[in-house]
Amino acid sequence: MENRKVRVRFAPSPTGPLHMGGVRTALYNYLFAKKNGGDFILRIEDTDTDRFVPGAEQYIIEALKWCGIEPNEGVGFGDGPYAPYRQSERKEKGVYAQYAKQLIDAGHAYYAFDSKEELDEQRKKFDALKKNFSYNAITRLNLKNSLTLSAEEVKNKIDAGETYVVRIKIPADEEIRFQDIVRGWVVVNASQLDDKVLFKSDGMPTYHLANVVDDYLMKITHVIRGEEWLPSAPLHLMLYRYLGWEDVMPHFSHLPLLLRPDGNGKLSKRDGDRLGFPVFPLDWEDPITKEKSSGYREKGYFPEAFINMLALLGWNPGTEQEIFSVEELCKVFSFEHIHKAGAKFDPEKAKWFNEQFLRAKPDAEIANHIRTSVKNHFQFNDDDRRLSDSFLNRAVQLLKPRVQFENEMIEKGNYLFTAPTVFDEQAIAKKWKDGCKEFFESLKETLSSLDEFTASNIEPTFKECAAKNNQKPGDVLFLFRILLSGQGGGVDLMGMAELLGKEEVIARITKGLLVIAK
RNA sequence: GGCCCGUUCGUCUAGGGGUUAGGACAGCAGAUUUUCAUUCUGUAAACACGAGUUCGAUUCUCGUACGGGCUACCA
Repeated sequence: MENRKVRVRFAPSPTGPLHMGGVRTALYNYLFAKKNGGDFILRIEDTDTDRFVPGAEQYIIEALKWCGIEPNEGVGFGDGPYAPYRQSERKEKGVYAQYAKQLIDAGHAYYAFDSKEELDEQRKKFDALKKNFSYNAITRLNLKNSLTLSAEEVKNKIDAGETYVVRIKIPADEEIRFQDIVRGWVVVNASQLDDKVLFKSDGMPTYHLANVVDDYLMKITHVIRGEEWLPSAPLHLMLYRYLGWEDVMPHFSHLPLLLRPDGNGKLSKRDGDRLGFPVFPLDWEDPITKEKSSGYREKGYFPEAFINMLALLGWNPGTEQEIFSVEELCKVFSFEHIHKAGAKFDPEKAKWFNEQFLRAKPDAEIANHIRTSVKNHFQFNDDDRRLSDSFLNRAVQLLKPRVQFENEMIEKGNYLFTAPTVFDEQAIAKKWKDGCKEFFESLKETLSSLDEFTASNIEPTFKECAAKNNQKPGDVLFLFRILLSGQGGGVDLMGMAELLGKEEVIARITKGLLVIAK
């Protein structure tokens, strides 16, 4: 068993957009597979026909692609040797029924004919006695199933087309233990478990059966999933045992949950809406309710940053390195460094990760990314010099240290692309003195005679001019900035002047003076 | 309620029987940039509580508290 090729799976249910917690689970599966030269499989667990949401499956596939953590086998990624990978299709092929039958024949499962209403009634009765109803070794003796009914009655009911479910027969008292890779030994007594439904009356297997059968059939070696599955792991272990597969049972790793940034509780869709950060990798619109949810992609995050942030939420490399490429993560990932407690998600740190990746990206690459948005935003013609490599690369260079996202550059760097129409009056009022107008007139002349209009030439020229006009450089420098950009803060002033070019700088001074000079 | 899992700065975390309990984000202060941002430096900030084991416990054990998960013919 230990020599088997590592095979892991991500097995989401297509009930809506993939939550970032789900993405993290997929990521850890991916990293573990890559680290060990194994396979990463995408299996769609669509056994709940009621909760099926059109488009969700496509969303999952697209999200994994955007994140760069693509399965090498499974729905949407090319079928492998164990197709199909959609449980609804596997059910059609009769994959699960035979195992349910096997369990029944071996006495480890049974037919149950109790209707939902009857069970609800039982629950109510127990509630009244302040007890919990559980379909188990004790209560099943008083319920309608193939354990209490005669073989003939059972046959008659089935032949008559009465609906039934198949339940696992959990022993009354037995210690069940298994070793979880992140949590160590987990011990539960079978008396705490109930006779979970394995096969529903609609003919679909439940998650529990389908998941165990498929993991076995698909030769999965490690089950890496969220902590919410921990309580049902003992049930799964029983299934492996009863099906005779215990020797090839996968290793289990239950990951800590992602918690909301404020207060307590599991991170949910609502938190994103309320606190203003995305909970999903991509934008999503619910096909039925038309409710919209925002995604990291559309918010402007780099997938690498999103993945890096997610990787460090509940896992650490054991070193002080924080910035990782996916390739690096594949090399250093291991279960030993998975933290056991849930992790509160911090939107601020998520932004910081994006900032780090932005800083590391070549200016030209960012320029190429934003070129179209700049063109559309300012309605430039294709041949506008402000869309050229030389202009855009330089603009990016100036703007890069001041933003966390590419798409912030357009708003923040507005004045690099278009002359200001409004000026910060308050700031001007503070610094504007007699002689300023004259200074700027003289500056215009001096600058226009400059041969090489570069930052390193403009600066000394500017200072000389200020001295000649008896102006404090600090004051007029500030005013110069406002004349050029309309505002008191912004990118490196001399760099900005160089980028704008001689004509534009002079034009802006002229125009600005008309507006602000009193 | 029952069962399971967890608990180190505000947050993500490192560490682990003897440490000045380390880093990062966020915060604060200072320097540089005459502004803002960047950058740099500094600073504040944590072992939930109570027993036990031990020469010594934040680290091991047990309780308590708190938090989370599960408790469906949902996954």
